[in-house]
Amino acid sequence: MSTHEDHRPRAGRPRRTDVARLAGVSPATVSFVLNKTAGQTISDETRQRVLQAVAELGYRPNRAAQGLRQGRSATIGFVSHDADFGVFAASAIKGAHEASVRQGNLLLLVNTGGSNRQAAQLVGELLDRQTDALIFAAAGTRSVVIPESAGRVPTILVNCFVPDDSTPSILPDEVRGGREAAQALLDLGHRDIAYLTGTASAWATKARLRGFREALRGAGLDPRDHTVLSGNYHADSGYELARRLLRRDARPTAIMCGNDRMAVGVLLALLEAGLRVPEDVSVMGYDDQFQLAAEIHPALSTVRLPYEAMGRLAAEQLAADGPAVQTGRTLLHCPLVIRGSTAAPARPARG
Amino acid sequence: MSTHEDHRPRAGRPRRTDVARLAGVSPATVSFVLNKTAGQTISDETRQRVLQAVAELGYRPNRAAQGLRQGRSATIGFVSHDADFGVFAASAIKGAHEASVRQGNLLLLVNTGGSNRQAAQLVGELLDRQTDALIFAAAGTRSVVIPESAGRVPTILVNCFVPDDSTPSILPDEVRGGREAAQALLDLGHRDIAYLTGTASAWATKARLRGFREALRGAGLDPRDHTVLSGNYHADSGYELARRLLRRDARPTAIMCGNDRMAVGVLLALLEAGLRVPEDVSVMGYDDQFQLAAEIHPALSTVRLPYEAMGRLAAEQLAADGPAVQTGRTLLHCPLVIRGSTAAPARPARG
DNA sequence: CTGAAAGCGCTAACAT
DNA sequence: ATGTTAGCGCTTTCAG
Repeated sequence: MSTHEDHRPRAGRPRRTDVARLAGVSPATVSFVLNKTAGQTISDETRQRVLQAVAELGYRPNRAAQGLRQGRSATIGFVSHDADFGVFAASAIKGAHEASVRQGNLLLLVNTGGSNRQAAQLVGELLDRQTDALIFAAAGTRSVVIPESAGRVPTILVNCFVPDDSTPSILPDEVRGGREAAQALLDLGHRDIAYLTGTASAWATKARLRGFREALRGAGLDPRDHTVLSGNYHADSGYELARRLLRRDARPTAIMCGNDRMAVGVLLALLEAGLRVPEDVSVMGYDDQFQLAAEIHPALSTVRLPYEAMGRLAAEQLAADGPAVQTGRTLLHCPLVIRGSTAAPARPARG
Repeated sequence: MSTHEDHRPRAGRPRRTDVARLAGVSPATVSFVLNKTAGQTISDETRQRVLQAVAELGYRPNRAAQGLRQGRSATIGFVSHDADFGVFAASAIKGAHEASVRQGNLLLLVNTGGSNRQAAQLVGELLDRQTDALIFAAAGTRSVVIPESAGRVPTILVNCFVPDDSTPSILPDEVRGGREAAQALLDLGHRDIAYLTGTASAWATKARLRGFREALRGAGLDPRDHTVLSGNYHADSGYELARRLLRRDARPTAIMCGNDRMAVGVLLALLEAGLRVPEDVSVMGYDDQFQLAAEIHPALSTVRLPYEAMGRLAAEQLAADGPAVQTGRTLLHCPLVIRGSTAAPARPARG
């Protein structure tokens, strides 16, 4: 007659004691076998009996119980800190997931909607569930304020950073990306390149523009001779800006765009004006956006934002934990992807 | 005779006993106060002392421990069962996350890459972590085989289904979506509508096509008089198909597309051929794809796929759990979104 | 109105 | 070579 009756439905899952009973050993022995506990030597015959029982019952350890005991949950918190939960998050999550699973961890996901209050709240929920580490990601590269409580577990920032770099962060190398995109155009023979940028105030915009100017100067050109118009990363701003560009007398032979969406807008405006890409004008995108850049006609030459690799690296560094943990900013290369929207200018620049 | 001090490196988080000690009550009382345990009456003064201590220490219950005790983890497993982890998953996750958080749950996310083996494996990992329920989602609506082990917790399918409908599923009402898109075009006065479909074998394609034909017949037209060409949902297939369409003598006054990406391809081909949208040809998309449909020029008239709502509904139904749980298929409406790419045909159809 | 105590399922030090 | 035992931090009877 048990005084403390527990009528909670016992998920029906076999427990370690069930395995022990079936194998005719103690529960501890089951753990020793399954965990290959160092310093414990188990006779081969016992091990077989245990494994046999495990297989027979389909036993799998309860990780909540393991976690409570060991103080770790085999779970990593992924915080998507942005209003839009879109392509960026999906890619970064995919990379982080892949690397995490390889290490036996799973991702506990939250989306803050960009609010710092929500972020603090949700990081709390994550920590309550004993996540072993935190990945904090933003869609548009930017400076963020991370909840104080995040300091309680290893944390790494993806596509964002804190002003003093006290938390390690992983960022795309946008300066180099902008430089290489411009360089590719220069190498093709273009000498008059317009740049229709994304949102002027954005970190990425400034970095890419800097790269663009570096490339120009590197080719002996004066950046001030080149048109730079700023948009907002949306397709329609590309369309508007391109039309504005076309109303002028001189037409550039190539147009660099803030991102692929803007490039699509530019393509539309160009076509509407009866111009051909890349015959009359070359167009360069940025992002290598999934299901867009490669599929459009002509396929966009662009620069790939390594979102997936960034997520993967974050999860890997978190696992490497210990002393080898990264500090400061890690810049990831944004590889150039040349497709059909760029070509040599029809008439030599100096013609 | 002080009780032993603790020399174990404690994760730094205050525990329930710390609160109890500070408030001068027993640990049980702390639980009673925090959980507002029914059938337990606590004096107002004691409650205040406890809450005061909780605030002072910043105490938050360890949910892993709660979970072990209660047999629930306040966590829902979200399985994204597809090779591409993209826009669909992001939207569905966003909806599911929002609804879950409102109920105090968090999402534990896994991505199977479309492999059934991986799915079984990962669902195992999810169940090991005691997730209270499972959401199983696919990017392209389709029939799936879910791991047997999923049967151990409440499960709901999003954008996919099992052949015998033994597991409840939430799907977009594609037939109605296709019908309403066609109807909108008919109402505008179009009588010659071509349909450039997505992948012919896809469930969604067939359903939308059926809706298209229903609308035509409803208007007294014969579907056999209307061109139907099948593509593959990629932008370039829209481009190719539109070009094929334009090489024929008779040009339809409106084109319905398999999805927005194909519509973009169609737009490009039309523009390239010197045609204007919607003046010369109306174009109708499908999906209302984020950052694409609304931003393109002209903005696409389309049909919204309610991915976010589907995710939200799934999480809500899982919470409603008990007896009110849904069975069979639930179809969600895909609302028509009219923008700038559709208009009345230039010349009356019967002209 | 409050406290003592029995576990949830597991790990790991300490016996044997 | 294997078993015993003491918790991990919490909920929830049951007693006082």
